[in-house]
Amino acid sequence: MTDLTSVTVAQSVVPARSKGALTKAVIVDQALKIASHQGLEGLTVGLLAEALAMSKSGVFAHFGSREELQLAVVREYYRRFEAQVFQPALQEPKGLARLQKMINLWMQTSIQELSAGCIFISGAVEFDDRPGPVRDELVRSVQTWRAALKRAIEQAVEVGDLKKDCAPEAMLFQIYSYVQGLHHDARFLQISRSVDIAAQSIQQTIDQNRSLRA
Amino acid sequence: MTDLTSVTVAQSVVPARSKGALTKAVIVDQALKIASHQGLEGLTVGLLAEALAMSKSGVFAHFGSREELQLAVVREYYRRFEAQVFQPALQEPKGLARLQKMINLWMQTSIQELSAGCIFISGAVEFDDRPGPVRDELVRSVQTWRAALKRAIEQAVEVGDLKKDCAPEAMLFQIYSYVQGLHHDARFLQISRSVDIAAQSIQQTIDQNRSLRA
DNA sequence: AAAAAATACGAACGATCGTGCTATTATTAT
DNA sequence: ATAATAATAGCACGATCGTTCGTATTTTTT
Repeated sequence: MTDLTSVTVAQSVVPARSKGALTKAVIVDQALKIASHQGLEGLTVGLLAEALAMSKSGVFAHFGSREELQLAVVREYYRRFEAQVFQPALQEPKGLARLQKMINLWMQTSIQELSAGCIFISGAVEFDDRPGPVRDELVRSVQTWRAALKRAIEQAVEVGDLKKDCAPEAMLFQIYSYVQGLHHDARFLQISRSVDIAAQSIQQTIDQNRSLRA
Repeated sequence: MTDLTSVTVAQSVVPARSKGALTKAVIVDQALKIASHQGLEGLTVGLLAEALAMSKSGVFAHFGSREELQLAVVREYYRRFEAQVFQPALQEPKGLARLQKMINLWMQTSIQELSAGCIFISGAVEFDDRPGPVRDELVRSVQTWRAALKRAIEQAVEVGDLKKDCAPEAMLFQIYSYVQGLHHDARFLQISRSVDIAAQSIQQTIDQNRSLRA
């Protein structure tokens, strides 16, 4: 296989120590790429091994089961999402600024990965009727992100940036729906201007709920 | 297998003549149910045969390939969608009444099938990265439905029910996104009140674009 | 450097996938 | 009723699935 020591794994928090952990990170990184295109259900051990120029059993040994491989992918995707979208936004002060930052980073990430696909969105469809640990992990991840978004909305109300009678749940629903809509229109229908329409729709929702004072 | 003459196939336009056509309708009906839960990719010949108490080859012979089976499912789903949502709405006069009727029937159908799932939505995610005839048929179906919706919006503008400066594309994006959001929140996140939130959001979009005169 | 432990490979397993073939039914047409 | 036709079953194929196991190799520890 490729020289592991020269491979840089995106977003690895701490340089992996043992060779095993390093290889595992490389495997998960590749698995993430495959899952983004073929979905978590389309992620297969054989395919993954081939992409890595490794043996099936060699790849498999790192996880013990396919389900653990899928879980590792979901956890890694969440980790990156948190690092790219959630945490940077916390530097902004509570209120509309932070909310806007979260949404902007989210949109930015979404647009970047439009050619691949968000596994929170594809996973939601793949596992909405498939109980088990993978579904649970996906739900947990999505709910955590949505809770963070909702909290940011509520704080924007408290601070006075958004109207007192603004319904955070409705706002959350609308914004999250628009990102899904963007994913759908851009990837499936290949409508290129959907990025602008989505951004404009999100801004519209925010403006409707913005408090009148400066 | 079950006595075919006693099986009523939902929505069959004309009573099937030959036994073969009748059986095929029963098979497609069952395939539709499976695809609603497991997705078009999860629809397998063996599973379908087992559900029908038929042999794999007996089922297979009706289609000649798995792809043709998937195509038959997509076409049947579109046929039913057209019969339940699109055509009844044409009885309403052009304008907001017809648009509202289309949306209401759509929502009604969506809510009914929340326990199963819309294959236009799940198919969009499954095939957004998988070129081929099935993807093409899915895109065609969805585009037809969206074109009908957009046309209804434009007519509502012409008639004077909606504002002159209303952007039909943006309205379409928002409404379609909300139905996706409903699908996501109800099926994946199991948020029961998402039906109300979705309906309210759709109404909000319509109201924002409604012309001011009576 | 030697011993211990971790890691990767190769081969094989049972299961299931889509898909042919052949024979045997069941349905239609004469 | 008989002949022609269509529909279904049974069996087997190559491929791929996830998974196990024994062995060879590498890495780490002593």
